[in-house]
Amino acid sequence: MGHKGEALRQRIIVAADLLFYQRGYENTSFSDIAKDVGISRGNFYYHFKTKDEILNAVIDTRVSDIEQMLNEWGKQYPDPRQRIQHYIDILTNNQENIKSHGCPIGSLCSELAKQNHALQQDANKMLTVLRDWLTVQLKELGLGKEARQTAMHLLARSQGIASITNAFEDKTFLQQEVKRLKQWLDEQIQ
Amino acid sequence: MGHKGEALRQRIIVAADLLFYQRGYENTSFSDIAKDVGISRGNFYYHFKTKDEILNAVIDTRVSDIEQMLNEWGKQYPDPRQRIQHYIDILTNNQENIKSHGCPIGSLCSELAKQNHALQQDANKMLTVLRDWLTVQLKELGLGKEARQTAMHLLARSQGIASITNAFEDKTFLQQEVKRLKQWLDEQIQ
DNA sequence: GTCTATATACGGATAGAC
DNA sequence: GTCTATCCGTATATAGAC
Repeated sequence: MGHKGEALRQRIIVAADLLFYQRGYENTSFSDIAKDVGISRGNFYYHFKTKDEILNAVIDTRVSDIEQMLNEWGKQYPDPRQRIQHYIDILTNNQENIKSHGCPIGSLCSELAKQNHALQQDANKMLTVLRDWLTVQLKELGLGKEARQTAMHLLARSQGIASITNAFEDKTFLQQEVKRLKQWLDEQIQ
Repeated sequence: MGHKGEALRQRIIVAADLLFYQRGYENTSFSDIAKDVGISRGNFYYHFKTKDEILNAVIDTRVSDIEQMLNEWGKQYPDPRQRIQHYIDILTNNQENIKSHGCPIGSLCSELAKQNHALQQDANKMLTVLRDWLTVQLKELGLGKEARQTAMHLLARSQGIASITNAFEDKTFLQQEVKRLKQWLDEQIQ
């Protein structure tokens, strides 16, 4: 494994990740990324041969970031209820970004879906990882086979909140909905 | 007002509307639209000078279509509860399209938001028309100043359902969520 | 490894013939 | 009004010098 090259590769992924989130995938050019990283377009192609290749790297990074986060929560919080509350809190913690750019997961998935992009299924993994984790937490809280459906309901609620917050640029709405969602969660598991 | 020209203009709008929904706005080219309508690209520019101009026309059409639909419901159904149920039924009635392309309103709004597009606010009007109409219906059902917030909650729920149905290509999920949403509606207004 | 220069394709938009 | 031909900018991607 190279060393200087690996570091640069990482910097490219981080820059691309942010730009894909802020402007969308199709709307981000190699020049945009290269400019942010401070390298030439030519150099760029040494590290990633195609645009799909860097999208793939970005998705992989996001998926493992999510997995790592969920893993941390598993160690830190003994109560599944607490863990799910932390999942909901992602909305509050990122309200400024959500207001400006929507949900990084949902917006990428829907963009790729619309283009019938080859990596759509890979992007969906960001969602399925969360769905499966939520399902496990809900089962630990006593839910039966309806746990998975409830997990998807939670996913959908989060996506809807992010979409409307973004469209209306309304953080107050996000805060109200988070409160409502937590209330709903309490009702599910008593 | 011309006659033959007006008809063609309409055909262009209908074709563009569909393509923007299926592929997204940026991802749809003049060639795509012209090909679907069966005219040359040059002719296209006789009717619409810029791409934004046709987007504007598509948005206007969609907004007045929505307004007309809500108006119809107002005449047809005396009970506001029934009207809101019809709003929810949009999801079921369009489940095949939603599965394949998401929500035509939400996906356009989020695409334009991501591009900081000049017409983002115009596109948002599709949402605000629905929000304001839902607010009126809820007020008629006895809700006070929380009606508007509840209307936005309904909007967000719908958007979330469409997003997840699209990502997972899962119509069963849509049907389950519609049931859940109607149940929730009943609880709000007893 | 990183650069500059360039090939190639495509999209929006215009000019002008019919 | 509708067409063909063309301009121009930009994007992905490659070649090759350093």
